[in-house]
Amino acid sequence: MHTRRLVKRSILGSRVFTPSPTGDGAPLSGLVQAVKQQENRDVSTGPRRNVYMVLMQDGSLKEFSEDEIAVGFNQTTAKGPLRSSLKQSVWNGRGNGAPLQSQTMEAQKGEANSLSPEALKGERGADGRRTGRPLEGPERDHTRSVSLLEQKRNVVSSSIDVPNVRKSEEEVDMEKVTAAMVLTSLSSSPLVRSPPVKVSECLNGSWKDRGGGFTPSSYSSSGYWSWSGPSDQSNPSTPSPPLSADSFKPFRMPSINGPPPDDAIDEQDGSSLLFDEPIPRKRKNSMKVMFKCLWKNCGKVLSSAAGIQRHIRTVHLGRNCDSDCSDGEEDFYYSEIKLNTDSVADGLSSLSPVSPSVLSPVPPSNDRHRRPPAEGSNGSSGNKENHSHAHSNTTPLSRSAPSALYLIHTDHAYQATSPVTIPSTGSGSAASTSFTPSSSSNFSISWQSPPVTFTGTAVSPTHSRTQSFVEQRPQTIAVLSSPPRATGSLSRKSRGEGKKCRKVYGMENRDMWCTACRWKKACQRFTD
DNA sequence: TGTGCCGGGAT
DNA sequence: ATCCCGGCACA
Repeated sequence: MHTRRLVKRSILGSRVFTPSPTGDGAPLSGLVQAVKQQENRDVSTGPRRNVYMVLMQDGSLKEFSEDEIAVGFNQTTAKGPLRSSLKQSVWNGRGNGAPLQSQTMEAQKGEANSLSPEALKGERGADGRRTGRPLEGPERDHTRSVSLLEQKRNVVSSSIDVPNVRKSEEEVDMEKVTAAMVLTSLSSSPLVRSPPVKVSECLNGSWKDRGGGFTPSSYSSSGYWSWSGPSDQSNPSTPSPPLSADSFKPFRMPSINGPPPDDAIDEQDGSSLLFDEPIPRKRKNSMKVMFKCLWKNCGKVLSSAAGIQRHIRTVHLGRNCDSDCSDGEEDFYYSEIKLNTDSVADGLSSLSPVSPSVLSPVPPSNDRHRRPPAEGSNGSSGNKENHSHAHSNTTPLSRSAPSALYLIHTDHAYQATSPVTIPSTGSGSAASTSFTPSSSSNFSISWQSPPVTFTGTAVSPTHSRTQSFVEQRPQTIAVLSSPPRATGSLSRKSRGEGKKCRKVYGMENRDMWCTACRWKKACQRFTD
C-alpha cells in the first residue's frame, strides 16, 4: 500500500464565500468544485489567474476569480490561504504523490471534509484530526466506505492532514452530483479531458505540476476519475476501462500550468513514456482465439464459440432452436484457431466472415486457408469423422495453421541470440524468422513464401481434429512443430566450444560476464 | 572435475 | 521480467 496521500489541504471542496451577485454585500457561501487556471486569457487579470468553480448553495455553479472569493474556514486570512493551499496541493513535494488538478472524488470527500467549517474545528491539530471522532448513528453506514478509505489513509500517512470528520449525507450526495457536473462541464477543457494517470507515473513524479491530480481511489461516482492502469500497470480493482496511451497526451501538454523549468528533467521519464510513443505497447497476450466454421463452402470465422455454434446450428444444421436443444454436434463443425494478432493482423482481415471465399485448390493465396471441410466429399453427412481424416491435400486449417510458429519461443532473450531459420515446407524458399534477444516475446515473422496470412494453431480440445491436420500436412507440421533447437541431441543444446565469459574474464571478473553467463545461461557474448 | 547452460524457483 | 541456482551433460 503506497497510496500515501501526500496532498495537503486542497482548495477543492473548500467552503468559500463569494461576493453576492446582487451586490448587497451579503456574501454567499459555496464549495469550490474545481480550479481552472487561465493563462493570460484575460489580460486584465494578469497571467494565469486561478478561476474557481464554486458550487453555490442554491446548486448553481459559478466561476470566481481568486480575488473574488474568500476561504470560508479562515476568513481572517481570506485570500492568502486560498492561494497557498492551492499551491501546496498542486505538488505535494515528495515526488511520489498525486498532483491535484481536478481532484478525485476521494479528494473531494476527504479534503473537502477537512476544510469544511465543521471539520475545521481542529484545523491546526493534526492529532485531533487523525484520531477523529467515532462515527455514530445512521451516519455510520452511509460513510462506511469512506471510513475504510480514511482508515487506510491513516495507516499510511502519519504526517498528513487527514480528517476523520465527514460530511453529512446530504452534503456528500450533493458533492457527488455536483462534482460530476463540474467535471463534465470542464471536460471541454484540454486540462480535464485527460484520462486517469498511471500510478507509476505519478509515483515517479512525472506528473507533478501537471495540474492534474489523482489519488488512487476506488471511489468515484463517475468512474472516470478513478485509477486505470493501462496495460502493464493494470489494476484489477479499478472500474474504469483502460485508456490508450494516446489519450494521455493531451493531458501532458505543458501549457496549463506552465511547469517550472526544473520540471523538464523530471518529466523525462514520463514523456518518454508518453510522447515517444511510436513503440506500441507490448501486448502481453497477442493470441486471439477465433472459431472457424469447417462446413463445406463456409469459412465463417467468429470470435466466440457460442457464435460459431449458433452459426452452424442454424445455418448448416438447420436447427432453429436455442443452444439448449443442441446435442453438441456443432462442435464438430468448427475449429478453434489461435491467431497471433501481432503478426497476422492482415491475415485476420482476410479471414473476416464477410468474404468467405472458398474454393478449390488455388495457387497459394491469402484465401487458401479457407478451404471448407470435407472438400469434395459429402460434407453434409454430419459424420464427425468426416473432416478429421485423410484428405491428402489440404484441410481448412492445415495450411493456415503453422502452429509451431506459436510454439517457437524462448524463455529467455539470451537464448535466442542467433537467428533461427525455419525450414520451408518444401517449396525451396524459406520461411524464416529472426529472433532477436531483445524481442523474443514478440518477434516478428516475415513469411516470404508461401504467403501465409495468419499463423494459427488448430486447437481442438475434442475430437482430435488437430491430429488430422497433422496428418494432412505432415511435412509442414513436422518441420514447424519441432522446436528450433531440437535436432539431433534430444533437448540439450550441444555445448559451445568457443570462448565464454567465464573463460575470458574468469571468475574474479564475474561482473564483466554477460548477463546470461552470470545467470548460468547460454552465453550471449561469445556465441558459437 | 570444470564448464556450459537448461529448467525452474524466487522476487 | 529479472535474477539466481541446482543439477545435468559434456569435454
